[in-house]
Amino acid sequence: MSTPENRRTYTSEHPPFAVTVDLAVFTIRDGALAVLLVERGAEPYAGSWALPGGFVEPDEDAETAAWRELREETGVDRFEGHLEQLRTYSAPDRDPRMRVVSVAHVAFAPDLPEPSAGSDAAGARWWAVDDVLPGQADQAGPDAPVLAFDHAEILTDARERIRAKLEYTTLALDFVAEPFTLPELRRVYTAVWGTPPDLGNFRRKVLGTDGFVVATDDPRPGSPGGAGGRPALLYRRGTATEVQPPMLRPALG
Amino acid sequence: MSTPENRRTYTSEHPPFAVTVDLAVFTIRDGALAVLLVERGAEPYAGSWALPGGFVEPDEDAETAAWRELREETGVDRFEGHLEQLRTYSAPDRDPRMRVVSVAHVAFAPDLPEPSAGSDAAGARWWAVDDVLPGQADQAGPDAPVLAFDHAEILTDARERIRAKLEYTTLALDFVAEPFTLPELRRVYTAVWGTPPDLGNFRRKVLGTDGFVVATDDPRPGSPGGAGGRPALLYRRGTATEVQPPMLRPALG
DNA sequence: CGTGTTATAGTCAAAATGACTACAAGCCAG
DNA sequence: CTGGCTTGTAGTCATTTTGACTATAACACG
Repeated sequence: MSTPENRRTYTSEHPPFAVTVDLAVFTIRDGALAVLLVERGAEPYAGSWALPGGFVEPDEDAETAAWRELREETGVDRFEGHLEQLRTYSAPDRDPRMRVVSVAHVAFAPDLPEPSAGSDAAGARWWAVDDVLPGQADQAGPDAPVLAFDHAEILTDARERIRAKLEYTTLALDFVAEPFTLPELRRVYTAVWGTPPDLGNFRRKVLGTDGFVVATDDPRPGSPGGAGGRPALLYRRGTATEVQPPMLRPALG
Repeated sequence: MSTPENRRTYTSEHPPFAVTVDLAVFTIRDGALAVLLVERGAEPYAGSWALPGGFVEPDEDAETAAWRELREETGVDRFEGHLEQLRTYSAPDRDPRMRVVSVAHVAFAPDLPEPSAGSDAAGARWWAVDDVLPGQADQAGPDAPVLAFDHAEILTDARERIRAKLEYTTLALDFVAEPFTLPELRRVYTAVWGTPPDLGNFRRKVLGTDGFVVATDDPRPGSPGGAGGRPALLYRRGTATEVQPPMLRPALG
């Protein structure tokens, strides 16, 4: 949350709130679920890391503000991916400076670049979510960042949202660039869930759900990722958005 | 949304927003899903009907404000039921008077009384949701109320939320008073979904899901609702909150 | 040219579903 | 006090989905 340069004063008859959007922007990097965080320079929480976000402007709704911030923070002009509202966080003391209500959003896309160039925030980078949120028994990473405000809670909720949505929607498609292979798509599930879906059952479900993926005619896959093995067929996104019945994540352990 | 009596003026460096909560409070009345609406006395939308709601106070979070409004509007002191955040509506022009961001909530409970006594709003009453939201082919009721602001959208989203949650949670339990019979519980599904789940399959699912309902030892059910027939057994709520796999609503038609 | 790696195609028992049919137990008329 | 009506409870059964495997195909590399 940056403070606008052009300060001015407003008046109101009602309890005044600042309204912000915060974004949990996800992508897959090195096979792991990654989230974009920005380093805070000013108090409070100077030196901590925070979800990108900012104030909602007078002529915007929250979603528009979220899209704008997303472009500003990632430096990506044409963001191809998904963005949706998560929920609103409104604890009175969540920001010590003033009363701030934040409408949190979740976004994800494939192949987002390192956010150095063109991005708004100075110190912005991708973090493996598992290094930020100590999941289960595994300890937090060595250089685990401290999250500012209630952003750990937001991030936890955001991750659970996408984990759940992977089960009953075709959301995973928004994590891969076209054309893609089924193993690539499966790696999305593996990264988000933290455990891989059964290989055969995964294919059966994806190929058996009408409109989930569309086979391409591309003559051959060219060279795969690098590891030698049978090249996978290429697919494009289908038009289906729901997976019914859902594909359940494997039980933990 | 009522205007506070004790007006005062606030100042802020940021774009000022008023933050409100709106509530879609559901119950089952006469076998149909009903929602609480209040009649607006003042402009804008004077004479229209609106979801109950009000401003979030400086020391409250949205959920606390929602609980407070719920008590005030229904006149029920000890509200036994469920309340959860739905989503936030923030279109810049959603209220012509000023910039208002509303955190909408969904609530439901069994047996809520007619909200005349003790309630905040003067003209408040239950409406059958089907009379408010023209669903499918069926026309709006003869005296269908006009909904103020974007409340038709909120109500539509709220209904879809509870319809979906009935499928994979034990939420329906919050619509019945203990002890209850399985046919009573089934009527909840019928009212919310608009179509009844298959009788036999419904019992199999409810009784087969561990912790959904608990049989009581009550000697006999006494006299049933009134219609002559075999008296049903009585049950209490179990501790389970999820239904896995879900009980899907029947296809429409 | 063989070997390791990765993708693709099955198989099979167990579980859940959806659509029914039969039976039981009160209430109400006559 | 008897017989029918209404409503709840118990099953059946074919079909669909799952979850857990095993086998085969296709390519890269040394």
